[in-house]
Amino acid sequence: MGITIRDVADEAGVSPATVSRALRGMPNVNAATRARIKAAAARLDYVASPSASRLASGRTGSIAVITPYISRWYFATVLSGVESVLQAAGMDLLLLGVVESAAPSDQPSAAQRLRRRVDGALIIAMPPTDPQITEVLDLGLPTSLVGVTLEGVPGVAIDDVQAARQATQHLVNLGHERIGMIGGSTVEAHFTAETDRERGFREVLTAHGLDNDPRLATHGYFTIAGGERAMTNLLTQPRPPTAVFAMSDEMAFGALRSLSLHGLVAGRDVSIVGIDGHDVSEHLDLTTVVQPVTEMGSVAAQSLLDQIGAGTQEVQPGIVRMPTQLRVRGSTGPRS
Amino acid sequence: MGITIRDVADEAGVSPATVSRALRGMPNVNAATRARIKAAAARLDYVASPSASRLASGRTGSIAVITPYISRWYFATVLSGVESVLQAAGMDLLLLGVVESAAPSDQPSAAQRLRRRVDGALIIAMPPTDPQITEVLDLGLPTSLVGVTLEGVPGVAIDDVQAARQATQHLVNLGHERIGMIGGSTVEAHFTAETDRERGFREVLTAHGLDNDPRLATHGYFTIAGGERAMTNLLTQPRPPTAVFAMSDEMAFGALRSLSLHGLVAGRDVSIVGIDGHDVSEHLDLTTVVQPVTEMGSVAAQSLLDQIGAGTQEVQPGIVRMPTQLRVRGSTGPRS
DNA sequence: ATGAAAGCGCTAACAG
DNA sequence: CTGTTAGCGCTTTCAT
Repeated sequence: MGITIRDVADEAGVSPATVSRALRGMPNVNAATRARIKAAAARLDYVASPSASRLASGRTGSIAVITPYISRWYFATVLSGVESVLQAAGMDLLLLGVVESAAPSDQPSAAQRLRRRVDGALIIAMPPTDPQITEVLDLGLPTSLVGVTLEGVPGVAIDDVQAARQATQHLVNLGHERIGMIGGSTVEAHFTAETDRERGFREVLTAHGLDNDPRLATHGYFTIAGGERAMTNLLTQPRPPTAVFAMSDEMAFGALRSLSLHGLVAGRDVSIVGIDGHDVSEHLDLTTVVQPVTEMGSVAAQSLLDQIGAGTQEVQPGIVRMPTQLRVRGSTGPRS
Repeated sequence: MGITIRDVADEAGVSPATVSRALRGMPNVNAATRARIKAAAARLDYVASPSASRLASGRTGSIAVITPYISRWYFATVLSGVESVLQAAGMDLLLLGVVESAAPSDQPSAAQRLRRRVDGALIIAMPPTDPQITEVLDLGLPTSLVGVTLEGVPGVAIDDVQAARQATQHLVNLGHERIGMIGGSTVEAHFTAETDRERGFREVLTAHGLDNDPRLATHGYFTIAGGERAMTNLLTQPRPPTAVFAMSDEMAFGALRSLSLHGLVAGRDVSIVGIDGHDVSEHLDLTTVVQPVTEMGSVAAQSLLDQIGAGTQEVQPGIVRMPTQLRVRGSTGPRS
């Protein structure tokens, strides 16, 4: 089938073991020998068989990325951060899409698909109570989470309470007193980001003695269309809010759309603020709380590599909180 | 380390060979024996070691997806289509980001990273002349392209000439006579989609005896910011166009933004049409030529699986052209 | 239909 | 620093 380590060994006049050591950069190899082996390998255009070395070494050299959505902005952006780090580390990235809280199907579960196949797993923003997640965690593999936090599992996330506070405080500072919220979903499993953001929102309202009218809390399911519906809902109420906090930029996009359909101008008639720092937000002139999404992916990937490399050294990974930053644009303005 | 096929064989009272046959669904196994083996495997919670079976069989059971961008809408959307098909087929998806026409670095090239590692490769929308692509093709692996076409290589794409015609004809039908274009990049390597779209655009202009003023052809580099700059360029010319064809939705988003910054209203003062069917386009009310991006990924993945499964049967894959559809929205309107 | 035996190509002790 | 010797866990002829 191909050139084997045996061929290289013969070509260089050494044993396969030495070739193995030399090519993997192990310490105990004579410099001259190593050079000769490298030359031989290059001459023969040799590439080691991953299957063979995995089998022999017990390491797979690959890590799985598990995500409920591949094409949505947040997930794709995290993924790109992860990919660059893994690529630089020479690790294979196995992409695994999962359906959120899928009904138990005959298809093998995500966890089953990982067994004996990867050295670690990175999970992007799934509700921590999802059975798919717990099943993966039960595998005992080094694992890292992004955008969710779970006691005892290393991960990287923003301070969601704080991010929501930044957004809401901004609206309050502009003089708004009747402030609506577009959240995710009522039904979906306890998703830390969502509950935390709602808490931050309410904290600021309460701190300023503002209206906590439950009718002002709507749900946009983290989609553009959902955000539009939620905003329309808010606008058609007897006493609509003068400002709205959306838990994601995509929902905020929908809200902006609803506004313009109703002949209203964002930042003048109604203020809208989101969370994310989505590429499109700049061009929609949306005020938002920016989170470093690509970097979160990189950091999580690096943490995973550290865990794997650590071996017995027991690195203490913990949960990394990344900073967020309010970016003020035209979609928010003083209460008219 | 784990349960091996030997353990299952002992548990079921058969030989490892029979376990292997039974579990992989090979024909020549007694039904009762197979059932007993499956039960034993389930009892022991056995999962075959991929490394071992890959080494023994010579098949890797994985395919690589090579893409220059991971988080951009088009690429992420193709990827999700690919992923669902591969997952259903039980194939591993190895994600490989590459830098377009990267300067030769010391890092192993994309092609090197594939050798002995995958059964096939799927390449998303890279210029076909990019050395990275040709190097992969030279590997002789089953390969499938998405969004680019290359003589002799199976792939799936839209008819870019036709898509551009649809968009441009729509503008002409609305009475526009001075029509601008926002293309990709002048410098970048001969990218089929780009040259084809420009051809379709010019064909329609010529067919109607319209102005082919070279100053009306600008470049937005397929980004939002680039589209905005290009549109601003067009608007500040002595005789600006009354309608603009953008080669991608993201560039069209930038164009819309430029318009509103100049106090102009899309669809009334200037018409804008894009190509893509980006999620956000609906909510920006952008007229666009929709391409079935997710499906293109699925089809390409399926074609790749067919090639691999075909063995010696020599399936004739060829290039699949997917249909595009003009979706008229508010960003285009009759010449004022 | 099942078993025995021989690898697949590499790594990892263990000697030397 | 280098070679020898065993496997890693599975698949695959080839017998039976």
